[in-house]
Amino acid sequence: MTNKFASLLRQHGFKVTHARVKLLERLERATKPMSAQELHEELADSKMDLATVYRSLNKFADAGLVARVQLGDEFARFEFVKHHHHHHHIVCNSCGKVREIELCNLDELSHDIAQKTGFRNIEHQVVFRGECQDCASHQ
Amino acid sequence: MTNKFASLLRQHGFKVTHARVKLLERLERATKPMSAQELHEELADSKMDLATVYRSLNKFADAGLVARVQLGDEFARFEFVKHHHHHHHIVCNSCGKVREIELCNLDELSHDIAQKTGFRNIEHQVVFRGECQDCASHQ
DNA sequence: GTTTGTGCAAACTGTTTGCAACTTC
DNA sequence: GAAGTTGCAAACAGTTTGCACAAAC
Repeated sequence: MTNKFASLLRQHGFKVTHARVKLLERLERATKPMSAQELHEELADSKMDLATVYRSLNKFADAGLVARVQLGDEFARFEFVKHHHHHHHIVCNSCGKVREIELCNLDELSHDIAQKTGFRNIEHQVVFRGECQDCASHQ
Repeated sequence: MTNKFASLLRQHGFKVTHARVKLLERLERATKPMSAQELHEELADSKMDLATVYRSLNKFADAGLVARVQLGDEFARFEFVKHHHHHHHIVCNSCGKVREIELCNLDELSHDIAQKTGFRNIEHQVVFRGECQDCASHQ
């Protein structure tokens, strides 16, 4: 197997398995962060165990191949780290739809916070929540 | 019982019980959001069940007496809603210490996002994470 | 043939729930 | 005494882990 994902796996010292290639393929196509369960369901054909999904995702996250995202729900979601472009998300409180937000003005603020608090290497996670247009109009 | 918390409970249509008064008392004194488990441990003397803690916190949250906060951990934390002042938190990745951040510049951004996405009633949750001064110096 | 990954079942954590007993009003 | 609250045990969801087998290199 010598596709894009196979070599990505090799580069990171992982063995190239069917399950992992499928996972990366699916994650790369995703337009929103996906949960382990979603991935497991969507890749049901590949008959991989949910434990395998979790194990792979965790390894990918450690290796920096995917990013773990918490959107205030009870579960974690993962997204492929493509261009390393900084972004956040907005979630609809009614239907759960997730959309990417490209805007962010927190860098100066992080700098101020570092000065006031003495914290180092500050990163931030932002989740916007509201009601999406579809849900607002369907009522 | 006619203390501050008893009347707060009555105002919201709750019965005044030992457990609930203790919970509110503790939460009001807190300088950081607390988890159900923390509260349960700290109030061990009162011998209330963990289920009672969860049930009360959920009711309080629904009533707007406390705010549920997710700081990217695997559990929820709760904080007393005092002055309704808008703030966020910074968490130390090493020791887990949580500190309040009073600064926030996301309001204009929320407005832009509303315009671009069509979402309504947008709220935001922000968590900063980094390494606190203590942890940075102890190594 | 060594190392790494997988399936399966069991465990573990945070949280919720059903129910009978008990407070509170 | 009706309504709301509690303790206890059981259930639940998301996630992790131990182990024997299997696949990758």
